Amino acid sequence: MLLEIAAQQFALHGFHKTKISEIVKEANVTQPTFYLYFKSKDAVFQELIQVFKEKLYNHVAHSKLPADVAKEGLLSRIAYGLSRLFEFFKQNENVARIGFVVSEEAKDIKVQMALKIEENLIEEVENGYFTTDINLNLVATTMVGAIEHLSITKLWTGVHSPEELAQDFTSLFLCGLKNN
Amino acid sequence: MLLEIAAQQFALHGFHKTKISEIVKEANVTQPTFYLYFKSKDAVFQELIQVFKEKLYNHVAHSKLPADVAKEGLLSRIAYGLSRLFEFFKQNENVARIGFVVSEEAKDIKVQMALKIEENLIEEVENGYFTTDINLNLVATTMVGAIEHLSITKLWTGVHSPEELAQDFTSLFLCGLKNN
Amino acid sequence: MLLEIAAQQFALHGFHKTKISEIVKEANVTQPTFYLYFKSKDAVFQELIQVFKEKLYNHVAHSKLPADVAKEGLLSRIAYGLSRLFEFFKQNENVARIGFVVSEEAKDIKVQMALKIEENLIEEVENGYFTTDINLNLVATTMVGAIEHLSITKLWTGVHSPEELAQDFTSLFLCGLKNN
Amino acid sequence: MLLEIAAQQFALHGFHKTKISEIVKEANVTQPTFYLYFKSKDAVFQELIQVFKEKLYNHVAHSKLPADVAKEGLLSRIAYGLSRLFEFFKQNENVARIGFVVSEEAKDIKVQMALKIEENLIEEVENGYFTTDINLNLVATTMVGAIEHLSITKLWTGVHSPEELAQDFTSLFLCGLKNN
DNA sequence: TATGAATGAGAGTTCATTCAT
DNA sequence: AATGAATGAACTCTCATTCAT
Repeated sequence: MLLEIAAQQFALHGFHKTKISEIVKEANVTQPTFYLYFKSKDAVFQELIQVFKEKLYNHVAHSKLPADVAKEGLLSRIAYGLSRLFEFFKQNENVARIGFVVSEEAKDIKVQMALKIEENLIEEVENGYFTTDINLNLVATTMVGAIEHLSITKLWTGVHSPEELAQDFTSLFLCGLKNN
Repeated sequence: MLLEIAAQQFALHGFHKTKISEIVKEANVTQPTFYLYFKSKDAVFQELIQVFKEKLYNHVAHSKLPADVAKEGLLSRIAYGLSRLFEFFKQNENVARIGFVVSEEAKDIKVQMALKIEENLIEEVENGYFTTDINLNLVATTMVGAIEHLSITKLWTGVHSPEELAQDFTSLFLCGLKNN
Repeated sequence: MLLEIAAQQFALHGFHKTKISEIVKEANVTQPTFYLYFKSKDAVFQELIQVFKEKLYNHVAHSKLPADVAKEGLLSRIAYGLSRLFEFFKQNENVARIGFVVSEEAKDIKVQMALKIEENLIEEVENGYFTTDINLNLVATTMVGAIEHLSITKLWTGVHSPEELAQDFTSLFLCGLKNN
Repeated sequence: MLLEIAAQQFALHGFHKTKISEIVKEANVTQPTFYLYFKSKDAVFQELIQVFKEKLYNHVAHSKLPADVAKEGLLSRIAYGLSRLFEFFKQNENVARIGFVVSEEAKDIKVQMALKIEENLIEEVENGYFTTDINLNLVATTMVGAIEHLSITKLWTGVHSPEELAQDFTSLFLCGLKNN
């Protein structure tokens, strides 16, 4: 409960504007109680980042394509993965905001994600699904920036569903504006 | 001088971790001196956001294409504009970080920029340069997220030049991965 | 405790020269403790004014004349009321100084008291206890000024008792210098 | 000019809320200029108190009764003196406020004035103009309190003229409420 | 009734954190 | 998902005052 409320507050206000006094007030406990369960403000924050990292790790680890999708084209496969990622972000908004947006570690996490995506892209190229002159790390980085900003402005605001986002995102990145 | 140092500090540490005491130490003056020039910490921050907004506005207002570029294809034109934008971000790193990344207003500013880009895209469509089924606001938003993240990870780190970024960015968004 | 010490300090030094640091030193606590109990320096001050206003209101509300006094003449009745007022001021010196002398609101409070006294005087006139050509609001205002100054110079310095003050005050105002 | 503006500000806001920065702004000079002419904030304040004391001393020294008034009764004589005093307060509102109301020295000055009035009263008694059982120092102190408060609430607000105040004040103190 | 530019000293206030129970 | 009461450390901001010109 405390951890959840902390997540909510950090996600909502960021690290500095979040006050322990506010967290405990929302949780209907006193400040010393907070320190029974967490070492410090920094510690909870780190714990929440850790939670996000683990969830993300699990998500990626279990992201095998269903057989039917695997057989379809590249586009379907990517769209499916993205849709699951946006779904994951939606289901875990608070920790995702913390680990992917507001924390200092978000930078590293996004770099890692970009590397992972780059890897996948390279594999696709190696498998002959497409060829390109564009620096694939740049592509991956671009995608990560897009994922973050779309989550903030369209996903977490409820403007678009994970599927819609994944759909348009994928056709945009695969086919470009000129080929739709 | 103070304003510049303030910009640097805010860009580096964000609003809350930036301390007046640090700004004035870097400027070799005492704290009251700060208050000779600015009403409050908030006030400088706002002033810097304003500076960014005005610079950005000017940049956009003066972004006419040179004659030779205007005659070339869509890709050249977009690449040119983007390259100039990244150049602008590079030349104004501190205020850009403040106005585009760390401030609360960054959100609004990015929304505005997305709207502007969307407008341009719509115009290109109307002029028959391309047609697409993808929601153009989503495309614009994606681009803005990409611009932000590329600036942070590739531009301001010196990994890529404005031109390189603009080049790859443009071909990616126009042609997609499959058509390069 | 803190409130009492604050009252003492404000009464002694006025608002501006009173320092939170001094209040807490006298109370043997640290400054943050002060803010556990009060929102701000202004807030305590206002609270003390409020305390005075309420005490004064209660005092007035419960100022019924005892049966034996009620039957006596006008002079006795007024002297009795005044004596009780001076007694009240003596028992509540600190808040009285704050609410009646040093605060900005003191002005209003004295105007109110003058109005109340004027009312009483009018009633006495209507009951035929005396008649006069003098503007009764002026009389009441004069009395209030006298009460304040006598409290400061004679009551709170211990030079005269409430009874002595009430006695002389009453014969002076009722009979004048020439008729004693 | 500076001194006058300082007087105005001190009279208006009291010592602590008056700022040198405000005084010089109103005088259209800079802060160092202020210190060319005065040693410190305290120093100007003291100077203004001194000005008031001297003016008051002069006023008292030159307060001989005109021949025609001198021949009239006690009441006329006192009323005349008071009227001149209120006139003096009205003509010198700012310094009077400072020296008689807001400064710490006001207390002493009022004590002095009470002593002077007491002296006069004693003389009148000795001259057989009236006899009384009331403590004459108390009477004088009462009068001083009344003078102060009437100045603040009725004279400086323009509600009553010096003459009106003197008139009612005198008949009240000489004859009392019951004998009018 | 000189000034532009600066500062020493200190005020009020906040917040993460802990002691004692 | 214990607490009442307190605090260390730090921060922003203000104001009378002065240096150098």
